Amino acid sequence: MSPRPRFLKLDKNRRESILEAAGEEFSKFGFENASLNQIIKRAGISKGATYYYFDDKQDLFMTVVDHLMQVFNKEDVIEALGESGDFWGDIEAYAVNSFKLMRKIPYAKGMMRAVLEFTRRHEGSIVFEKTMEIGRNLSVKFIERGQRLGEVRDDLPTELLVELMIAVDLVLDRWTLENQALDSDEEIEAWSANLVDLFRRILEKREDI
Amino acid sequence: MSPRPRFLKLDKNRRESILEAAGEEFSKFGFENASLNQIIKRAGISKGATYYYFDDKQDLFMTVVDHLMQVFNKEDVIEALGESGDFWGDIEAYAVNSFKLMRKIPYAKGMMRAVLEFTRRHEGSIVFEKTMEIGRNLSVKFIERGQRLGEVRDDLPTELLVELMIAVDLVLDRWTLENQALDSDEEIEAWSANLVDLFRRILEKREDI
Amino acid sequence: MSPRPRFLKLDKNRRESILEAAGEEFSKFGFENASLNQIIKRAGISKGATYYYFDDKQDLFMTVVDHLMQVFNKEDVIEALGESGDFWGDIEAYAVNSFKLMRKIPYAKGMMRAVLEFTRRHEGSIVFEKTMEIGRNLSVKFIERGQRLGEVRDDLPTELLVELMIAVDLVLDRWTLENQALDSDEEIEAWSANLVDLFRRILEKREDI
Amino acid sequence: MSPRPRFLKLDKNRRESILEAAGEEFSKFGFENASLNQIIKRAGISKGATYYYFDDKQDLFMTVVDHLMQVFNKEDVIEALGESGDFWGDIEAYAVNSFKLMRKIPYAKGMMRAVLEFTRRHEGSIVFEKTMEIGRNLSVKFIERGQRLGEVRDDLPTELLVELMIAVDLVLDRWTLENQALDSDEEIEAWSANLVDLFRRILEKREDI
DNA sequence: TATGAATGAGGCTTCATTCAT
DNA sequence: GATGAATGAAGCCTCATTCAT
Repeated sequence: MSPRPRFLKLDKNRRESILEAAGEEFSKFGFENASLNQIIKRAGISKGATYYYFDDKQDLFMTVVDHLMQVFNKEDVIEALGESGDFWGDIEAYAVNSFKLMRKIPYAKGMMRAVLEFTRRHEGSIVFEKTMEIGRNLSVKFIERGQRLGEVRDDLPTELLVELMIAVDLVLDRWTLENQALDSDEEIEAWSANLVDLFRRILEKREDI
Repeated sequence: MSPRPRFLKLDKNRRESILEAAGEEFSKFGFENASLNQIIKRAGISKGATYYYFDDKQDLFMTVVDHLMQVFNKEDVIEALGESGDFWGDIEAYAVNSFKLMRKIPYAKGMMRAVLEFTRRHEGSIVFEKTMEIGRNLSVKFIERGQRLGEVRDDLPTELLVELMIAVDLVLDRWTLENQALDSDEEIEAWSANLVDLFRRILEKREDI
Repeated sequence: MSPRPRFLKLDKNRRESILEAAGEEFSKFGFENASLNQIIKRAGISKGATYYYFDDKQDLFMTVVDHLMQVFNKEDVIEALGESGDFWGDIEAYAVNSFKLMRKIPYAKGMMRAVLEFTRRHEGSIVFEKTMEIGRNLSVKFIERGQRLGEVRDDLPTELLVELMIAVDLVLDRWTLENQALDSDEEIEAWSANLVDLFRRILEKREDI
Repeated sequence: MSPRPRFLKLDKNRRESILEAAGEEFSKFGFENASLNQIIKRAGISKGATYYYFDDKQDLFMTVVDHLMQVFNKEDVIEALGESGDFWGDIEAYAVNSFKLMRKIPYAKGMMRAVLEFTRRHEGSIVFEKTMEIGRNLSVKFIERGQRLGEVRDDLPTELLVELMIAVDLVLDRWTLENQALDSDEEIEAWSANLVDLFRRILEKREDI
């Protein structure tokens, strides 16, 4: 009895204003502390409608996540990575893309943190199993590609490398957000370069250590 | 009129069981989502007693933080860093220490995240100003020492480097915790080496990039 | 975002039973000591509903006051006072009216005391500024009219005369209430005469003293 | 098991500081809203001691009332009233006395209000029956004396006249308190004259109305 | 005699969720 | 399809009171 079919039939504007209101609230306060009442008020949607479109708070949360997954649609990007033979160059392209989308959907990274927090809290739960798995597999595949190309270290568990990337990404993210460092395309490229440099420092295979 | 004197007079067992119950709850759920009722239930104290020992939820939170600050007492460790001339070696000593304490107080790093989240949410508030300043100054001084020794990069803001270190530390922390990787002293040393390696990769000055 | 529109849409019976329950509780115990739980229990509404209709305890209190203000609607009465040239006669008409309303809403004068107490306790607050100002201005204008007509003394501060009137009014009020002295119209008129006599004794200009 | 014997054995300073702290709190907030914790804190007395000296909050309240009754010790004053043949003149002497004591014990009238409020709320209770009866009898006897002298009206119930006097007294009291009108002996006499005038207006027998 | 630690009922308020319409 | 009124559990906190010492 998933509500998504009902939600998808909605007018696009209405749909997006709901997703945006929810995304911002979840992003700011995390899942548990987000107030459904606030979301409803900001989205201009009725209480009944909310429970007509969504099973419950968690379902709304998941819908926002799914929406972001589709927008970012990293699959394509990743699939292409490494095919040019310039692994780190491709990563930079990905990073630039990521920062640009960030400017369009400011609550995206906040949501990412919220999801991580949620899965941590509800470890028994399987609601995000699929979603997390996708994200995780994506990253894992990505790293394994780098390893096959001989660029990425293999002395640490791949999962750990993934978590390190996520953490570093979030730090740079918040940093640029709080210092409003992404106003121009030049800045985006500069910070993308910084991010790639950090990825490289963390991931690359080194003989000397 | 602070309640801590009253709390400090408590039997040590009782005191620690309260701190532990609170620490675990705050660690898992963060300040806002932590439930006082849960803490009370687990600690086996009455509601009234809680407010006899502490002014309010925030005071309990701060008491847990203070307690950890005392236990970790990093000041001494950091002060010694870099004086041997072997900057990275000293860091390793610090990392070993940190991991060892982690095994004793598993909720410590969760508390760290909770404090970071709290200060982010209550930016105007000054309650943790001193605590945060200590931590931040410590890290900043630590990095600047490395820069003076010519070991640490200076192309990124020092504050950003600090946040990167914290983030990476937390990731390794959780990783070792969840994978129960710190059962023996050998493991602790191995993981400390990994942490130091990551710090080095992120921080060290490199000409080639 | 005031909840009153929601409250006003309620069925009249339900609305009045809520106002009555609240009015009686506030009247008996004053604002601070009134128990919301008691009000809820007597009114037969749920806790959630209360906070659906009203922002908080104070909003409920204010709603009761507003309701009374509308019912008494003294403005018209006072405006007419003194225009007939028979100042004391007009006052009697007003007093009769007041007593009649009292029989319908027994908690009215208790509410009056509660409001006075509230404003005294929350002197900085402006919530009742308008309400109090209306009442005060009304009384002040009323007394000044009498002074212009040469009927009312001017050797004491007008504000003090107002407070004396209020106090005397409340005493007679409680007295008639507790002695159930207002069962017939004759009694109402008799007590109104007593009230006017007291007003006259206190207010009238006398040369001999 | 009344605690008063125990309390009376206390050092006078200690006893009075307790009574003063309690008097001020009860005076400001009334019986129910007064915080025992506040009283204890201000009086510098321990919690246990409080319940050693007094049965409970109500007993403390009663003790303060009793103390005031003794200090004011109106009996003597009243007994003397009317014996000089100058009824209203004697009242003035009483009023002057009353105002002077007011300056010494500022919480006295607040306590009076608190007691009135208390008896109103706990009508079934008999705790203040004796105290109230004393006060009431005093006033009743006082008025009846005036009636015997042919000075005081007898067209209203004596009890009602008493309540009117109390109310008017309280109004002038608060007025002088809030306007700090009692700094000099001249002011005390002037306001006493005003109070007597009001008593006279309310009480005196008049043929013309 | 005297202490202060400990209690638990009750205070106001917020919240996700349900259901009659 | 859609609404918003209504619910009650849970949130944090204060209080008068008790009791072991």
